[in-house]
Amino acid sequence: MAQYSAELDGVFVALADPTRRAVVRHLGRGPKSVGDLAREFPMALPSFMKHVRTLETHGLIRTTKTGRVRTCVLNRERFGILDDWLAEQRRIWEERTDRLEQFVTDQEDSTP
Amino acid sequence: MAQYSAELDGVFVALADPTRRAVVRHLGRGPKSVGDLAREFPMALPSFMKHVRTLETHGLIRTTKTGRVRTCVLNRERFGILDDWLAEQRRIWEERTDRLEQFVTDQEDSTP
DNA sequence: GCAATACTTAGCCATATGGCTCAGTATTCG
DNA sequence: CGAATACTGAGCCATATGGCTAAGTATTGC
Repeated sequence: MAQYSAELDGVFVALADPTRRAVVRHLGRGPKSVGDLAREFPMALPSFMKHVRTLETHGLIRTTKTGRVRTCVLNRERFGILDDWLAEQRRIWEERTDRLEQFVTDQEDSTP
Repeated sequence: MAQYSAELDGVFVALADPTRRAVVRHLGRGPKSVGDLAREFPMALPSFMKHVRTLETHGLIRTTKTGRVRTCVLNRERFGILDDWLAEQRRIWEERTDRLEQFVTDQEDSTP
């Protein structure tokens, strides 16, 4: 369970940058070419491409090249790893809450 | 809506490190002192403290010092910012799906 | 075919990050 | 009081990150 560590790392790192989160948001509305995406950001194309590559290598988007145009598509499924991680943390929190409740109940039982 | 950017940044950055995620996991089971936490990790205390500070400054944990011991507690509410962000992305995806469905419906209507 | 377009590669640079040690400071315990 | 404990602060260091320019490659359109 959760030997995701390396994958989670990549996903969090990829999303820990405002430019890359903005790309994710844009691609949420549909596929776009690198050029179209890049036009929205105040940086040179090679700099922007690094972000695209980061998102791709960590599985958050997929890209394909047709002719001279590279098209980016969001990989929605990948975001599930975040849900999973959050769910796991909450499961841990629950367990603790349960133990606390058990403790309180035990106290009540043993203090007449 | 989502002028969270700076806050989200901090939260993602804070969680994009395996050590810090491990601390989060530990604290999910209950509060712990810095020393107790540190013992679980193969690094010097000052190095570890940086991680604690990072988690604290980005709101994921809270710490208090009593005597010479600093105790860390998870700030569960803070994780909601991740749910919010995920929900917003999915809302965007939904909108797109809706537009696509509309498009298909329109096609069917206009091609008898 | 030649110019414009759309990346791509290479390499530089400044700053940030995550680790370290060494030397404090503040509490607690015998 | 003096030693042990639990951080804390300062500063060093290597590597990673995010930006840049300049030059190259591959497609497309006239």
